[in-house]
Amino acid sequence: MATGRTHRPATRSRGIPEATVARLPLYLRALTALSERSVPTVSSEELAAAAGVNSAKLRKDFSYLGSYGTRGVGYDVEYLVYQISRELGLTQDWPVVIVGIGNLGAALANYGGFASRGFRVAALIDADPAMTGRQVAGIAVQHSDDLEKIISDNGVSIGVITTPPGVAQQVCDRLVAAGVTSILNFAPTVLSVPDGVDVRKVDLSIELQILAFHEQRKAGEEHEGTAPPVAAHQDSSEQGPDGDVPAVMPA
Amino acid sequence: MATGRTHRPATRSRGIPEATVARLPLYLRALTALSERSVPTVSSEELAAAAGVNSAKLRKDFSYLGSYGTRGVGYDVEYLVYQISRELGLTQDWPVVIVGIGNLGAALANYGGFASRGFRVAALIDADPAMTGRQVAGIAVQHSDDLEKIISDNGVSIGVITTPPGVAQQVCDRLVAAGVTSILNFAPTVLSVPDGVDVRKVDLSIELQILAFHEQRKAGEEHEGTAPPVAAHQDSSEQGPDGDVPAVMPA
DNA sequence: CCATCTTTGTGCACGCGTTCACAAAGACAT
DNA sequence: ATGTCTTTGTGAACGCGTGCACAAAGATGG
Ligand SMILES: NC(=O)c1ccc[n+]([C@@H]2O[C@H](COP(=O)([O-])OP(=O)(O)OC[C@H]3O[C@@H](n4cnc5c(N)ncnc54)[C@H](O)[C@@H]3O)[C@@H](O)[C@H]2O)c1
Ligand SMILES: NC(=O)c1ccc[n+]([C@@H]2O[C@H](COP(=O)([O-])OP(=O)(O)OC[C@H]3O[C@@H](n4cnc5c(N)ncnc54)[C@H](O)[C@@H]3O)[C@@H](O)[C@H]2O)c1
Repeated sequence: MATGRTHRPATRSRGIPEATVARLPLYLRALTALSERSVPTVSSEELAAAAGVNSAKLRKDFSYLGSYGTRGVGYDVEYLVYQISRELGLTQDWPVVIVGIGNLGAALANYGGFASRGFRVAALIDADPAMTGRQVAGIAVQHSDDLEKIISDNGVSIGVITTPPGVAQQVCDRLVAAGVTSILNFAPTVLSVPDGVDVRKVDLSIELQILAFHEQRKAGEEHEGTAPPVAAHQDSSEQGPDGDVPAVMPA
Repeated sequence: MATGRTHRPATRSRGIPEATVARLPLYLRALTALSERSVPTVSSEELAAAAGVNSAKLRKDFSYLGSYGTRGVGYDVEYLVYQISRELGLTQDWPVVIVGIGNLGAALANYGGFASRGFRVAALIDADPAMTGRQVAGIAVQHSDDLEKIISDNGVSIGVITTPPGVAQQVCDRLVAAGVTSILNFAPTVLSVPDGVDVRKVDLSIELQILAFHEQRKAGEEHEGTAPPVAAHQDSSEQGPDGDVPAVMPA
């Protein structure tokens, strides 16, 4: 999800598989909703349905955290909320900086869902002098010249990059040099970071292209009825690599 | 990535693994950059580095599309751009609607990266009467009463949901009923959709929580030096399920 | 035309993640 | 106390994705 060799073998940390870690926030969200409705306990089946996963998977996920359920009854909602929160590190406060306060950066800054889970927007940073001092979401935008000082003064370890792609790598480098060890990147760029730094990316364009692929596939199948799955509409391996190809062939 | 049982066994479509499909846009982006620099050919090693993946993986990915490389030389950039574009369905135009034109929806509407790859914002839809008729990114916002008509008039098959979570499911239902078969969901909700509809979600909060988990783990390890990976700081299975637990125990 | 050298395409093995299926645990009623 | 019934926790099997390592392909130079 990151760069050339950013991702270590990943989360073999305390034995919790990465796939499980990625689902814990999902469970936590469902549990929080139950908690707000004062539901005392929940079965793996019910909770799995709420989180949109398989109940066996959910039970196995929870088994990595310990034996927090009661057979014949289910899981205590409040207790599980606490355990997952602690496991994810949400019982402490995480100051976050957003770099690049344009359309997207401003939207993120305004997003209430941030603060709700231990994340606090510690600073907004932009390179544009015209932005400096402007209030966005009640926070004054600071100039990127002060990036290093802002990071260290606030003890920031998580940075969000919403700059144009061309400067994302250099912004990333400065963040890392200043002490940031986790980066959430919205710019469509492959970031290189040293070992020990985690990068996750959110790439709207990629998501849409994946949807387009499936969409095209659905449209193709529809035309062919229940025809053989191979060779629907124009297929590369069927009517040969050339035929309707505008581009130049290698040889 | 979607709901209870949204995801079919997935992309065993024409034999292209889902994991490969998810990487094709990455390759395409790197190839487009090379193309703009008029680089004629590229080796798997170079391209893999640019895309941030393993070269063997890249070659295997391309092998699913066909034999488009030339041994001893590499891949023809233009040709590969075309082949991947075609495979992803980007040679055709995909009209997209965005529902919920608030902070995030407006940012997406303003995003130029949309149009660059065959995606065209066909309409912006919001339930707030005060928004109706307002221009966002040069497009007039339409009222959600007309959602069904907008979808069918424009032949939209891809919808983006950026409404508050509480109404996301009902917006989703209306989109699907109107003919949308692919949804990109930004609301932190588990969407239920019938078979044949693809849902992908982008969840900022989850990404941050995953980063927080790793961040906490790094901080813990640092304190313990090269201590046994088990039982770092406060470990659930070590000092027992209770001890410092504020919540109520199940039994 | 032949030799050499580069780079692809893929067979194979391995590890992770998912799912099934069931024994054990415990609640609850009698 | 004992039996029944519900639900957890997990062993085991399976399938997918990854990466190694190498044979084959073909370009290039003599
Ligand atoms: N807007 C979207 O919906 C959207 C969607 C997907 C991806 N993205 C990506 O997110 C990023 C931001 O998009 P946007 O629409 O907000 O762009 P934008 O142009 O509105 O904002 C970019 C901001 O970054 C600032 N900036 C430029 N260089 C900087 C630097 N060196 N240090 C600090 N700040 C700097 C600019 O002053 C500007 O305010 C882009 O990479 C874009 O590709 C945006
Ligand atoms: N802003 C962010 O950075 C951010 C980040 C992550 C997730 N999200 C999620 O994205 C969604 C939108 O966030 P936002 O900050 O833009 O919220 P917002 O309140 O600014 O915008 C929501 C918009 O949806 C419209 N809306 C409400 N009900 C509607 C309906 N039934 N049909 C059509 N439109 C309707 C509202 O009128 C409003 O314009 C939320 O679910 C939020 O949790 C936002």
